[in-house]
Amino acid sequence: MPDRNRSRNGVPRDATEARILEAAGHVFSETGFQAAKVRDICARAGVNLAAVNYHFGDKLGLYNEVLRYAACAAGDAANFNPVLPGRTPEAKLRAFVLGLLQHMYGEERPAWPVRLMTHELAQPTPSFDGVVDQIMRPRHNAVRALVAGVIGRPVDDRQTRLCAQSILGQIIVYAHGREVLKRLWPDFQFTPETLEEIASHIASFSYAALKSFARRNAAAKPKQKQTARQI
Amino acid sequence: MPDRNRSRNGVPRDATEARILEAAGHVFSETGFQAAKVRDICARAGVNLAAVNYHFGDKLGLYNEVLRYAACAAGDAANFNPVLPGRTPEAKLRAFVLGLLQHMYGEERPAWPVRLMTHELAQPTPSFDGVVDQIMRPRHNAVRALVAGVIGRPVDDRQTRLCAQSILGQIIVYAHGREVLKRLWPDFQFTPETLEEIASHIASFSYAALKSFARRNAAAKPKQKQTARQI
DNA sequence: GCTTTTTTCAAACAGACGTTTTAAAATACT
DNA sequence: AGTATTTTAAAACGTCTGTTTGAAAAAAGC
Repeated sequence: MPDRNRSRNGVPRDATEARILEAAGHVFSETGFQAAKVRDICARAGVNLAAVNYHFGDKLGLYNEVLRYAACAAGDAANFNPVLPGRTPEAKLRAFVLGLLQHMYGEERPAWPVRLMTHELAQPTPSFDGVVDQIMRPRHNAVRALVAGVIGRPVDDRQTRLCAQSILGQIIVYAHGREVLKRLWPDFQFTPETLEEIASHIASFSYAALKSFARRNAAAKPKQKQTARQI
Repeated sequence: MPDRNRSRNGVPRDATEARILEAAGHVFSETGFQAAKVRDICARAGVNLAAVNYHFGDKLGLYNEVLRYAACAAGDAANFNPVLPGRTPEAKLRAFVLGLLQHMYGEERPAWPVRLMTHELAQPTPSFDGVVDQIMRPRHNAVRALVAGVIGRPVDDRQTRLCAQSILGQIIVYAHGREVLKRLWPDFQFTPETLEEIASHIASFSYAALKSFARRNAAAKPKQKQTARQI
């Protein structure tokens, strides 16, 4: 029996565990946790059926490890830099959007973590809370901070949150609406150039909207700075 | 054996089928097709285990009927009016967004069809093509037509499509990102007033962006109409 | 080199699940 | 009312699936 006291945090301890994690990522992302079959995972990994229970305890233990593995692959909070490059707010916004798109659809990036998240959204497992805290919350906060700066509202203001929702929605529609996109826009393909194009579009689309909100807010509630705008 | 030649199109033929469809909608939407158990459906419907196979052939036959049932409940292409009320484009946009939000989160509307779609997005069944054609394509076309009119581009132009993606993404994030929203914005709740608020936000956010694009397009490629805009 | 520990393997187990069967009950038809 | 048809009911069947078992193989420790 392997040492289960030592936490893995998604990092495989030997070649066998690495092959199982990799295979499990694919299989879980195709069918979700419940419908995934341990036999399929083992066959894909080229290991014995009992290997999953031996190394990970049970199917759920393996799944949790896969989630952490995916979190590392997708870039966790540790290596996520909320200080975005770019001078102007629009450039920062574009850098943020492009970073997220490349995380999800970058060329050398495996495609299965995104599909795994789609399943989690449809039917969250108890591990989903950790995923949200580790992966999504820092990004969400970064967007809100950026939005708040542009429209001149607090980060937890209602308008700020709605704008953050709008920006993030434009991004995740390419992930979670992928199957719809394939059918309604068959010619569309994910290439590095396409990602740049989408990022530019979302950034300029959103920044124009934010600026419009900023003007409206300034006109509705003029403070010292805004009343002095004629100088 | 019931008459299977006569198509149901999602409409139950008697009380038993109605109860099964209703129960199946809930169960399928909770766990997805594969993980859903026929025994759970029958228990919830209060019918015998064999009733599913008797009335719907097998589990997949029931699922297809549930999808059609959900399509009717969510409003199919027949009763969807692409001619949106409202005089200005922004008012039309708001009406469209609000209609979609109310379809998904209206008070007397059952919540399970949306969850069912989330599972289909994660793992499409063969029936998904029909759902896209019947439910999503007309809406997508309506948005593109509206966008095209505002930004002055053809309906199948690339910028038009990207803008349509942006608008639809803002809407579906409230459906498919619901589990994330619950965790990142716990105070948020779906009420009729909230739906109105979101619709107004998305409409003004998007319309500001579209107008910005329209101005840029007009400046980059001035035609007769645009050059005569000073009159 | 031998023992001890860890890992792999084939086989089987036990429960769950979709489906079928067979018969009883209910309904429709004449 | 009596027959034919449709619907419901209980039980069982066969398969699938997560997990366990016990022994063999491999690796580690001394």
